[in-house]
Amino acid sequence: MSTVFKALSDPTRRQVLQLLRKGPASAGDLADNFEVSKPTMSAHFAVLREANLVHTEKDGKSVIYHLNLSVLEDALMGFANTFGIGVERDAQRQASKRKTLT
Amino acid sequence: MSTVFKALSDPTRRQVLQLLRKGPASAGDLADNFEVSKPTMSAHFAVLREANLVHTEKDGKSVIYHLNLSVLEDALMGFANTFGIGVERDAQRQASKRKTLT
DNA sequence: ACATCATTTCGATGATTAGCTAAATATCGA
DNA sequence: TCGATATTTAGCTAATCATCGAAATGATGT
Repeated sequence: MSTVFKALSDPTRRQVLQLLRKGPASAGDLADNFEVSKPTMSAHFAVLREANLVHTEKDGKSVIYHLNLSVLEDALMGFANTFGIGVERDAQRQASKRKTLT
Repeated sequence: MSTVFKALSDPTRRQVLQLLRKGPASAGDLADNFEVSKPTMSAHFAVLREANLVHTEKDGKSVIYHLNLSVLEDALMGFANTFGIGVERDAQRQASKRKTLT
């Protein structure tokens, strides 16, 4: 939980997640969207990985990053729900919501 | 936005918000729930204040902290919505949701 | 085997953070 | 005004963080 919010506290990392919303992308392609160095981006990726907000897959020379949307959803909504925020829609969403939590 | 997630990244601060869910409380009463020193708690309160997650009211010797639930909701749901997470319930919630964003 | 490309690790630096004790500020009641 | 109570500020330390350039790792193609 702390690791997720910590990961989300950096604008660069939030934007990486936004980019991944459109689909998986390589470390290099992601990095091209930012001004900072590749080592710095690699560190940001590591934070996102440790928070389980992304997972990776190796493809030749490249490393492809995928968004773990369910982890983001569980953390955000799980926390919101303890405040009575963020409402429920249907039984299916309910069920998936009860499963995991970092 | 960053300030909110930064504030939420600390377990102590998250728990302070949880305590405030039951209603306003003084700095001292809140601090009594934790092991850390009062100055440390005061610093945590300052972080929550700067994120606008709480506001204060002076009552005699005490400072009363109030939860700003709408700020928490707007930040959490606003961000979640950009991922298609966190569904809508009714028109009224919709309208209030469109207003602010940190 | 070698050169190249993609990514991560290493090692360093300056900034920020959480924590503490001690001191300052503010309010109240006697 | 004095003393007690509630909270914050000041000053410090140790740990973590974002950032960099340089070096290491891993995979591909020649």
